[in-house]
Amino acid sequence: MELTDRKKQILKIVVENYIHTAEPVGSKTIAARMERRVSSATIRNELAELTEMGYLEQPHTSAGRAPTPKGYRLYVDELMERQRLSVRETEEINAVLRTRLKELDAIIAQAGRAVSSFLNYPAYVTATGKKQLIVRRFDLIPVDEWDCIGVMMLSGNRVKSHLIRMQLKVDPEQFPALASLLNAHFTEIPAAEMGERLMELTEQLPAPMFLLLSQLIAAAGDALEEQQQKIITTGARALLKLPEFRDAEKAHALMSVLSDGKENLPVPSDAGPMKILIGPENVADALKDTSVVVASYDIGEDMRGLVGVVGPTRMDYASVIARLSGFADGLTRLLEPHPDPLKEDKDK
Amino acid sequence: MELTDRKKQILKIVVENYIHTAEPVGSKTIAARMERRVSSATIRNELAELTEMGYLEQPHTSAGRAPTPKGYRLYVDELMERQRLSVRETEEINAVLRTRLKELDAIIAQAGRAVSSFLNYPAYVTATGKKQLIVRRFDLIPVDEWDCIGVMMLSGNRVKSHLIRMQLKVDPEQFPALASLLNAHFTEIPAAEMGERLMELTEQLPAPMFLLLSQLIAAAGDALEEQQQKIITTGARALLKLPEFRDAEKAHALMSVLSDGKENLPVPSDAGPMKILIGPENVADALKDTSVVVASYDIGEDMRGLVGVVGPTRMDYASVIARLSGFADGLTRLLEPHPDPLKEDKDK
DNA sequence: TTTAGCACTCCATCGCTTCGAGTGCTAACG
DNA sequence: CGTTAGCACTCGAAGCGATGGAGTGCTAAA
Repeated sequence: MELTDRKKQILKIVVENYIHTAEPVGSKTIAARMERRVSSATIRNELAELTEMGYLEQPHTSAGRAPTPKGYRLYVDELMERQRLSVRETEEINAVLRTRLKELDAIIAQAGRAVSSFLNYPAYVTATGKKQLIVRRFDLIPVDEWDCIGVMMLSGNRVKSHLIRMQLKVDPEQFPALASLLNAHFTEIPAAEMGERLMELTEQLPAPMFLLLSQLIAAAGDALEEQQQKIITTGARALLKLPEFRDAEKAHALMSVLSDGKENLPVPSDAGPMKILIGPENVADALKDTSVVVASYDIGEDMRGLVGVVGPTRMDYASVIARLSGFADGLTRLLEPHPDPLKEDKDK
Repeated sequence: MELTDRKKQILKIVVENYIHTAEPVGSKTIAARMERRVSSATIRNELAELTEMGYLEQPHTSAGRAPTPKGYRLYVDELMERQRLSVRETEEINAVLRTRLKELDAIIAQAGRAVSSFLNYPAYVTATGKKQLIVRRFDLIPVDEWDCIGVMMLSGNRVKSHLIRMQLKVDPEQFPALASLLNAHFTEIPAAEMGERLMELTEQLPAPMFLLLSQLIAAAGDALEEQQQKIITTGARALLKLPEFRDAEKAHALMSVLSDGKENLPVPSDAGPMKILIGPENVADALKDTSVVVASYDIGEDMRGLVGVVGPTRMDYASVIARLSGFADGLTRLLEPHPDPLKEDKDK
């Protein structure tokens, strides 16, 4: 059954009030904020129906109403007025992002901090949403006969380097050969295919060479995987400012998710620039009474990352959505392959 | 004035009780725990004197006594029985540290997490306490005519790599020359001297070469500095379990220090394997009612790092000290240059 | 359908009392 | 003189009831 316009308006008022006060909203307050003047009694009737329909709930009989997750959902989907950022704010966001950092990881880490401090909620960022991370180029720098530094240049201007201790003694002269093997067969492919490629080479190489190569591939695979899954969280302490997390238990549980249980944070892979998960819509138990808003941004042509915030279900969705997509857009623009900020400087 | 043995014993009992209960200790409780049986009245007389001398305090007239920072100090310096770790615990610690990680940063970050979860206090770690970090070797990997990847191999098996965009177009052929210049003049010296060295080269080099070189040195300096000051914190949420941080304000303030105000964490540079800062002994305001215990460990021959924990003044010093120095010793052993765990495997 | 009116519910707050842990002091004791 | 028993006293924590107010649901009238 469709809701009448008035019911919707009432629901909207309840949500918006509750978002700011964190206290149940009463009929008088609502009446005062209605456009068409109606009495509180009328509102009460409407409230009773909305409650019955599951959009609102009462903490106890003689209290006002608070939205249920279903109520928030309707609000977010239909009632909320999408906020537009003021020019000033857009500029502020871009100013924060416009950074002298050149490496992707550093840029997005900083973006995460900025999001968190802008919105006053804990934030999380990833740098590989959809597409596979691939290696653009390998380099091996010999250190001594046992060790070398493996350097991988990844998609999205990322550089990963690792000290690798070889299983066999290696003549430093051999490293260039190994490196060119790596570059010839293992670049521009997703990590998952590396195993197959390696197999194809089994017979074409002398055994020791093959052993070394497979060790290097294993190391590369590890590094890629680590990079792939990396979720950076910041600003967990913002939780403590919120009345719903006064209870140390709750705050602790949520902070555990943010620091050790990052795999529970939603990382939607399906399309859409923005995803909102309200309360129980979250799969992870620990997030059942929080909401998560997460936006995706493009990294160059064929990769994408995520920026998300975690907050109470009564979070200020309109504001969060507007600012978060401001950040996502800013990042997308910043990471566009062509108009490189530094080159731009040059062109002038 | 020296304290009588009995006063010391009483002080010790008060501290140890308070550490575990976080509640003021009364005369009866103390009497029950005294070796030589005395009445609670006697204890009360002693307590009154100890209070007057500033070792104890009363939250209000009809409460028991709690130690003052001065009291804790005496306890730590004289009364505390140094705990020895059981063999089992030592092994546990070493098991946690015995890691397949090869890079220093990763090792100490993991050590930090382990310390925090062992002790249930927030922990922090650094990797460069005393000696300057120096570059062992530079490498430049050309990417295109504007970009290269700078790889620095640092003291302590550390590898730092960065994408660097050059200010001038560079013929890829030039990179080896630049790299050998770097290696010839800028390795094995502290970052502070790099500037001087650079100056010495002013006239010996063609201007564009010099420009590129100085850019590379600047980048290296930045990277070193960043590395130098890096303090990694973990486990801030452990605070929420402590009754003294039930107050969200306090917890928030301290968490701010742990995440954004790391420069306020004590990083003692003077000798001594362990340092204990009790309450107001901390310089930073935010730490005035917390205690910090910090131990140092050696990284190879001539560098050292720190492991520290932050907790309430009533922290369990004996336990923290024992475990923390267990970790510090473990790290020192792990990072000894010679008996390299991997090579050991080989030798058998 | 809306509204005024009213009885009712329930929480938050405040003040009051009670309880007990703990103190400080005094006087007696060895 | 140090130690101890005894006792009056203090003060916070916890429990209790009364009060007030915000908010409800229901009824009856417009």
